[in-house]
Amino acid sequence: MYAVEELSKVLKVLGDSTRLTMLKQMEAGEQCACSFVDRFDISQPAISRHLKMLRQAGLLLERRDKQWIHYRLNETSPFYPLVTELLANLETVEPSCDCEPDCAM
Amino acid sequence: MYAVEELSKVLKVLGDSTRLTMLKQMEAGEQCACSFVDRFDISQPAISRHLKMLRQAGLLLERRDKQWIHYRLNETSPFYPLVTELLANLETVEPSCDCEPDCAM
DNA sequence: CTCTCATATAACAAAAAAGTTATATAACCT
DNA sequence: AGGTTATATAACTTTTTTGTTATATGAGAG
Repeated sequence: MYAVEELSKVLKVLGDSTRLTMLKQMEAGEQCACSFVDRFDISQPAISRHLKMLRQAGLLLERRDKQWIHYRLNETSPFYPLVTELLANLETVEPSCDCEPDCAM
Repeated sequence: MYAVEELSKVLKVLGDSTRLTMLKQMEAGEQCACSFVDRFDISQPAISRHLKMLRQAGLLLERRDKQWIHYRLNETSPFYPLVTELLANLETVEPSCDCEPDCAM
């Protein structure tokens, strides 16, 4: 059971096509931040801020590996069930992989 | 299956505590617009605009009865299943009924 | 026809969101 | 140490959202 303030805050974070696409991409597993920078037509700092919002909403966990940061869905978030269900009902977005060759995305 | 643009638009509309509370109230059945005006601490035009956003997202249907307009969840919306499930997982908000006595809410 | 009530729309102000460029931080590479 | 790459943060601008007050519309009541 979610409280109104809680849930509306999370839905607001989910209510953005860039962030929703990012999450859809992470549905498949951990994603390197660089893969988002490559995929979207916005600047790297903009990507970084979107990721921060998802992190601050508790939806993501990060893992540093060398100079790369990998993000994944936070399965322990109270909203994880909601997120996964939404993503399951979301059309697949074509994956992109213009990432650096040594980036272990 | 929802498209990203579609779903993110709907989630943005849902991502507001006033609108989410309105929907929760409509979960119980049709609600007179006046009941929202009474319940929330914002002006009548603000309420009207929130309702318009929900309507434009296809989530509501309206019915005019005399001078009152009654809103209800649109069961034929492709997002109706999503909405009902969200509402089912949303804590109840205490109902208010400071409405006009002859308002058939 | 005019008054009142419920609701919607218009015009505008304030606040929040989302983008940009410039710069900082952290890690790797030579 | 100094250069390069990945990511984050700061400062700022533009756009969007949300509210307000004033006004319009539509329906019932006298």
